[in-house]
Amino acid sequence: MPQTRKKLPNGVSKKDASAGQPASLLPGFEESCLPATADTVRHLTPGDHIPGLQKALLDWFAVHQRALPWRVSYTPYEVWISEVMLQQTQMERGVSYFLRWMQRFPDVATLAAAHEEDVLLLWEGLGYYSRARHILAAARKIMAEHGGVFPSDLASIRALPGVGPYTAGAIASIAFGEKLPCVDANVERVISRIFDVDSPVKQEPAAGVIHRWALKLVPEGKSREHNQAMMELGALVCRKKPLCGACPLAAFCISHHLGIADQRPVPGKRAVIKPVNAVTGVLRIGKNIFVQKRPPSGVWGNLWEFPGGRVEPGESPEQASVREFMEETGFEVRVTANYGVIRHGYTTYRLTLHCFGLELMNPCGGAEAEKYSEACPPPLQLTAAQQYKWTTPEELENLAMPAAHRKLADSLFNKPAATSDEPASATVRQARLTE
DNA sequence: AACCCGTGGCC
DNA sequence: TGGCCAAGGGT
Repeated sequence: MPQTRKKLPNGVSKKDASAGQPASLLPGFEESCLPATADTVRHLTPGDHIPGLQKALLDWFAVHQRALPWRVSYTPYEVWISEVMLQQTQMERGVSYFLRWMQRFPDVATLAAAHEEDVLLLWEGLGYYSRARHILAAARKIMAEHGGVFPSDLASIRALPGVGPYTAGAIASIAFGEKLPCVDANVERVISRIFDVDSPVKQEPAAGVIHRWALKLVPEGKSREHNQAMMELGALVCRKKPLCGACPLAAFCISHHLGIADQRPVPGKRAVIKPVNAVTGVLRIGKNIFVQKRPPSGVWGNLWEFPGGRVEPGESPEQASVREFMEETGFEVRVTANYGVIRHGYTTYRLTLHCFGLELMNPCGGAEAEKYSEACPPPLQLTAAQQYKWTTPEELENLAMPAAHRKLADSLFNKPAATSDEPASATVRQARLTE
C-alpha cells in the first residue's frame, strides 16, 4: 500500500496531526471531535474496537506473512526450537540454523540422545550458548518425565529449562492454541504505539499495561495466527522506523494519529559499552594445539577456547599472554608469533583480542618439544577450565568455540576461500570457510 | 530490579 | 566505523 498520508514532522500540533484526514481517524471518532488532542484521542481508545483490529490484523497476516520453515506443520518441537533460536537472533540466521537443526535432530528423542558437544557445535555462532544447553536438558526432561511427548499444559512447558514466560506462552498458543498472548520486543513496539504507552516499555507500569492489552487482543480460537501476526507486523511494518502507510492497524493507532509513532516505544536506559583489552595464545607442540573447555556456567559455558585473559594496566599484550597461560595452565611459555588483533563487539563491551603464537619453555628433559604430547605430558594445572585437549587443526573444526576464537582458528588453519560467488547457505561450516 | 549472557546485520 | 538492535532467560 502506498504512503497516502503526509509524514508529520515532530512538533506538529495535535490539531494539524489529525485535521482533514478522516481516513486516519479511529473508528467512531467523529469529525465533531476535532481537534484531536492527546486527551480526546486517548479517550477513544482502540480498546473499543478490538474485533475490527483483530480482523484487520489477521487479514493482513494471511496475505503478508513470510513463508518460514516452522510455519508448516506447527509441531510443538518445531515451535519450541524456532522460538528459542530466534531469541535475540535475526530471522535469516535463524532459518538456516533451524533447517540444519531439524536435519540433525528431527525430534525430541533424537535430540535427547545427542552429545552436548554436538549440540553446541551446531549452535556455534548463534551466541547465548545456555540456550543450547537448556534445550538439550529440556529434551531429556521430556523423555524422562513426559514419556517423550511434548507437554501441552502451560505449567509443564514453563517448567522446562530455558523456557521463560515468553517462550512458554508462545509454545502454548502457537503450538497448542491456548488463548495467551506472546509479548516480545515486536509486540511491545506494536502495542506501545497503538495505545501510546508513554513510559519505558521494559519497566512498570508500561510492561503491565502492554501485557494486559496483549491478552485482551487475542481472539478466541485464533491465538496461533494472531500472535504470529502481531510479531510479524512488528518485524515487517511496525519497525523501529514505522511504515505506517503500509500498516493495517494505522486507523486504530493512537500514536500514529498524534504523529508520534516514531517516538514509541519509549526506550529504557542504554548500556554503556566499555572497551576491553584481552589476549589469547595458541600453544603448539608439533602439530598439536592446546585448547581448554570452559566451565559449565558463565560466558561461553562448555565451549572450547585458547587460554587467555585481560591485559592488566602497565602490561604489554605479550606479557599478558605469557602470564595468563601460566595462571590458567601452569605452563611456562614464550611468544613466538604475533597473529594480530581480532575485534569483536558484545552487548556491553567491545573486545580487542591480541592473538599470539606460543611455545613451551623447559621441555621435558630438555629434549624436543614433541616429547610433551602424550608419553610425557607437561605439568598441567587447569584453573580456568574443566578439561583440556591437545588437538589438531582437523579436530578443531569439530569443537564448539566462541566466535572470536573460531575466527582466530580459521585464520591460522583454514585457507581463506577463493572468491566464492555461491551464497554460502548449505551449512554454517561452509559459511565459516568462506568468511 | 539489575545485570549477565553472544552474535552479526544494519545504517 | 560504532552504536543500536533482534521471537528472552536465569540469577
